[in-house]
Amino acid sequence: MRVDESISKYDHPYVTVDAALFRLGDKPGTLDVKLYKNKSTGKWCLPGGFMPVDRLAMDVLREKVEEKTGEEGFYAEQLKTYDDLDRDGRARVVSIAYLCLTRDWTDEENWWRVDGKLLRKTVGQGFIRMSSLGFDHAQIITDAIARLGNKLWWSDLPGEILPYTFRLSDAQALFEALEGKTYYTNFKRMLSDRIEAMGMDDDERRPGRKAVLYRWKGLEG
Amino acid sequence: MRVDESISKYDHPYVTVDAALFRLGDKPGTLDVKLYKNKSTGKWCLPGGFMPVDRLAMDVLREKVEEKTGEEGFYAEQLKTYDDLDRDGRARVVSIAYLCLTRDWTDEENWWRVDGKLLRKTVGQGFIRMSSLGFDHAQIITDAIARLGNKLWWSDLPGEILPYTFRLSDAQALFEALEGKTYYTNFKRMLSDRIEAMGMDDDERRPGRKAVLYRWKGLEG
DNA sequence: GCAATAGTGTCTTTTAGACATTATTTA
DNA sequence: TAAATAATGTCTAAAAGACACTATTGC
Repeated sequence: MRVDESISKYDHPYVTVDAALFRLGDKPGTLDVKLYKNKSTGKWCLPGGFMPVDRLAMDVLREKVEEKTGEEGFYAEQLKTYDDLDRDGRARVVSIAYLCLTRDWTDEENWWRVDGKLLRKTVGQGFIRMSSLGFDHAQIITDAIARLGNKLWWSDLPGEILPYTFRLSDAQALFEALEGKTYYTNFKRMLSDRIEAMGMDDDERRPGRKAVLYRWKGLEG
Repeated sequence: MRVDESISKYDHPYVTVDAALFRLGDKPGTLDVKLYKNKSTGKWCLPGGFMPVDRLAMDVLREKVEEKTGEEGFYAEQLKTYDDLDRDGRARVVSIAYLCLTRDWTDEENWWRVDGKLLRKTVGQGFIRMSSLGFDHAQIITDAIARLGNKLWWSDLPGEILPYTFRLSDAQALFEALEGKTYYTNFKRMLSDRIEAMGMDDDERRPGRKAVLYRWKGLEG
């Protein structure tokens, strides 16, 4: 693209995109976040990368996440743009962060359970502190989880992270964990307009009465 | 700032900030937006400008708005980052847009009443279409108004745009216009926790019973 | 009094909170 | 039948919707 002379004199910041990509953890109400290890700094980071002049941020995001983690087809919405002066030691870098969700559980690499200020490896042993992440990515994760919690009742975000069919108790655990409150058994009543029954669970490993499976209404896919 | 060689090869987008700055219109429930006329294109635009490498976006925003419109001391929060490929014909420009509010009414220049798809001059005659604005600024204004409407009940945004003391009917007109609904006389009951009485109105030009004046609770300033 | 605006009271409807009870299912 | 999980019913409390009615004020 031709750059007009009137603006070409500006020394301008770099622009990156970063993905805070979550899936449900295997414990009810927990979240896993996808990280990758930065080769230069050795720190764990959110997947993302630099934005060229001829691509949309959302497209670059998907490409970089797939390149660095193999994940694709996930849900993504813009979260916030981070512009602290010293967030990247190499240069001034402004990052457009995205809240991303997936219900895909086929991939097992580099997922970390979010547990307060700790991140625990979902495969094998090991944990790291949130504060040890690169750049301001700990802050982005915190903000992304807060956004998810705020939009549970006003969006289809729950449907993007829950499996295609799910037990009510799993949905309830997610809501209760993110909102820090208890819905007793009123949860079904409050969610009833947004889900529909899809058959019975047949998981032999779970004790007790079998649960009805639901699907989230009004999803595109 | 030193730029690391590993990233210095990237041809990167320019970054701008744009302010969608609103005040209450003089008709209850209306909003005025501040524009300025771009000297190169002749189009009306939101105030804003290019972001240098050594400044925070919020600081640049305030400086540019003051430089182009004289407004200062207003409330500002990040709205969204706009990155369409062709939003600026001169080059690839990514813009961090802010929702801004003021209760200042001393300045009279270049305010435009938002009236559906039209913008009407608040001083003198004349109107323009939203779609005639420069860049994607019509979209930014639309998004900013939607954000304001969505956060009325969950934030102190109303207190940032209402005068320090206001009549209940003015607050109600704002809420009803932005939400497209009617609160009958239940409005005071629903807002009662967030406002407190501050005396009586003494506007001689208004007919009918004098109103109680309220102030918004919990503002910093 | 009348027009115009401000404010209160109250009845109804809806939603949410709390929890007791019932229903399955496997060991 | 005991333990574990799932689901329903119901009572209460709080919030929202609708609207009749009362209160001021200036002309």
